[in-house]
Amino acid sequence: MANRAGVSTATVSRALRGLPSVAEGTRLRIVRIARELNYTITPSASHLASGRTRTIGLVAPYVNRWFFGQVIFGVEEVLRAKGFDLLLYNIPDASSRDRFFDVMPLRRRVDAVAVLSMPLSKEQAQVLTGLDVPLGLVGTEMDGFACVRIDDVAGATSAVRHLTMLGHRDIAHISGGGPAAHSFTTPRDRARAYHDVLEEAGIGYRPELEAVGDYTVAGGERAMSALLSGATRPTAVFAQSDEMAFGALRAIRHSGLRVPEDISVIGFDNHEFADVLDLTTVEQPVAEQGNLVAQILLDLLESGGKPPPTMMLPTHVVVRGTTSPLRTR
Amino acid sequence: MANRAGVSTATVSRALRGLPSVAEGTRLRIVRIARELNYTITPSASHLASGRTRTIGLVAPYVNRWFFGQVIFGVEEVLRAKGFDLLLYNIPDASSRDRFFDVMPLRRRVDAVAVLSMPLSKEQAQVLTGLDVPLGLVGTEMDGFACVRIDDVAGATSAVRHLTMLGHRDIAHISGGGPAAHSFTTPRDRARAYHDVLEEAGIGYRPELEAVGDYTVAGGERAMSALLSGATRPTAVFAQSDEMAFGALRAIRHSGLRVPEDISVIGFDNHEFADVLDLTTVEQPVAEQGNLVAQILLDLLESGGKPPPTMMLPTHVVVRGTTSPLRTR
DNA sequence: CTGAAAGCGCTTACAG
DNA sequence: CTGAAAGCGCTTACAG
Repeated sequence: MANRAGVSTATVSRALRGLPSVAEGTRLRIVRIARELNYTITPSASHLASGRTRTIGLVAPYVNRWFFGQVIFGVEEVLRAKGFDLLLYNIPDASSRDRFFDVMPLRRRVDAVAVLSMPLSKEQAQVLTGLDVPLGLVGTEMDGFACVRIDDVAGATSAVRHLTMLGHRDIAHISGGGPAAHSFTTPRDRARAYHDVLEEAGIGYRPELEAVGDYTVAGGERAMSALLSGATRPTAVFAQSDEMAFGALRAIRHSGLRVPEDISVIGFDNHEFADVLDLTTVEQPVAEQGNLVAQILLDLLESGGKPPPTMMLPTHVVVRGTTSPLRTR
Repeated sequence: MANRAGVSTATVSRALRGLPSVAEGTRLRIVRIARELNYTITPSASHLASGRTRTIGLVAPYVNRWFFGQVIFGVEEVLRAKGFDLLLYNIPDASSRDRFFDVMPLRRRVDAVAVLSMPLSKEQAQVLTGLDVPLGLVGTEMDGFACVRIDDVAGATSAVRHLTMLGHRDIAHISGGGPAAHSFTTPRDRARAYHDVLEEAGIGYRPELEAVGDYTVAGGERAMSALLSGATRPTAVFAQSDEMAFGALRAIRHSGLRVPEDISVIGFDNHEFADVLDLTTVEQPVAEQGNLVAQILLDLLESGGKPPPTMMLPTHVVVRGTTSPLRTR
C-alpha cells in the first residue's frame, strides 16, 4: 500500500487517520488508493503501536431479556456512530460470572467497559478497576463507575402511590432478586419505596402480602399464585417488573378473578408488551441509558478525567387498563 | 514476566498456551507467576504474530427483538465456552447497513463471521466472502455460508394445515417483510406455504385475505385491522410471526370480536410471550440455531474445509387457546 | 525442552 | 509536510 502510493507507511497511517499534518493532495491520493486496494488498517497492529483499541467491552447478565436488549441497542448505536467496536460478554449465572472475573477476557482488549444492571461484589469491582480503563454502569451505582440509572425509589413510590390514591390498602408486592435482593440497589430501592409508601399512608407492612419473583414471567406467576392463596387477598399488586406483572396477570386470570375489577396490577419498566397487555406501569427510558453510558465513556476516553456524577433519568407512571379504583365488595 | 520466571518470552508463550513442548515444571512455574503478576497475553500482539484473533463477528439486523436476543445468547454461549470473543454489529436500517458494508469494520478483526437472519444482496455477500474467513448464516440460506435454519415451508405448512383441519376456509395471512419480502427466504417461504396449502385444500387464493405486517406487534395490529375492514371477514389468521399475531389479537379484541370463537389465530416462533398470551404457534428452536452456527464456525476454524451442508432444525405446532374448530355462525 | 531472532503491521517521537 | 527508525508484545520456524 505504502509503496503503491509512493509514500512511507507513516504517511499512509497519518493520511488514513485524517491527521492535519498531511498535504491535501497526498491524503486524497492515499485514500483513493486505499479504496482501490480495499486496504484497511489492521486494528491489532494499530492497538499494539498506539495502545488504543477503539473497542468497548459490554458486560451483561442477560442478552435475551427486553431491558438488556434495549440497553445493548442503545450502547451499540452510539459506538457505531463513532466507529468503535463492541465486545459483548454475557454472564447469566454464577459459574460464568466467576469464570469471567477470574479470566478477565477484557484485559488489554478494550478502551473502556460498560456493565449492565447487575450486582457486583467488591472483589469483582476491583478486578474491573484493575483494568485501568473508564468504567460505566447502567441501572445501579458504585464508586469508580460512571453511572446512568433511574431513581428506583421515586419510580416505585409513584407506582405504589398510584395504588393508594385509587383507594387500595391491601397492596401486595412482588419483589425481585430473591435472597440477594438486599445487596442490589434495584430490588432493594423498589422494595423500600413500597414499604415507605404504605407507612406514610398509615397502612403498615404485612409480610403475608409480599412474595418473591425473579424478574421473570414465570416467577411473577408463582409469586401471585402464592399471594392469592394467602390469608389476605390483595386488591392491588405492585410488581417490580413488567415481566413479573405479566405473570401476575396470568395467575389472577387463572384463578378466575378479573383485572382490574377484583385486583389492580401495576408493573415497572414499560416493557414493549406492557402496551399489548394493557398494563399500567412505570416507564423508564432504557435505550437512552445505553446511549448515555456509551457517550460518557467515549467522552472520558477523549478528555480523561474522573467519572462524572451519576445521571438519574426520569420515570413516570403510564396508566393503562390494569388499575382502577378500589371497589368495595 | 519472562525474566521474572527466568525463561524466554517464547517459553512463556508456549507455556501459557499449553503447548506440549514445555517441561511440566516450567509450565507450572510460569502459570503460577502469571497469576501472581496478573499477567495476560495481549490479544493484539498475539493476533499480529499469529494471524488468529480468537474473535467472531456477529452481524444482526436487530439486537432488541426476542428472536435475535435468543440467537445472540446461543452464539455467545458457545463462544464463551471456547474462550472466543464476540464482536457485535447491529445494522437495523438501510443507512447503517450500507455504511457497515462500505466500511467493513470486520476486516482483519475476526476469525469468522455469523450473520443473523437478514436479506443480503449479492454485493454484500461478496464483501463478506472477501473477508476470507468462515461465514455462517442463521435463518436463511446463501452460497458460501454455513447455514443453520428451519424449514420455513414445512413450518408454515403445518400452521396453515392446522387451520384447515379445524374446518377453516376463510384463512387470512399476515405476511412479513413488505416490498422486499420476495427477496428474502423467510417471508417468501412462509407465504408460499400459505398459498400451497390453500391450493391443495381446494380453497384457492384471495388477495383480499392478505395483509402485510413487518414482524412487529404494531405491524400485525395494522394488518389485522385492515383485514377486519375488508369484504370477507376471515375466520382464521396465520401470522408469519408471533409478534404480528400479538398485534392481531389486539386488533381483533378491539373490534369486539373474540378469539378463538370468532377468529382463530396462529403465529410462528413460539416467542416467550406466546405462552403468556395463550397463542397457538409454530415452535422453532432459536438459541439452538445460535449454538449450532457458532459450533460450526469454530469447527471450520479448527479443521479448515468447506462449509457443511445446511442444517435444518425441526419445527412443530404448539396448540394453545387461540385456535379452535370453525363454528358456523 | 528452550532460546535467539525475525517478523507481524502499525504509530510516534525525532529530524529535516 | 514527510520519512527513517524504533518499538508495541507477541509467535514461529530454526537451531541446539
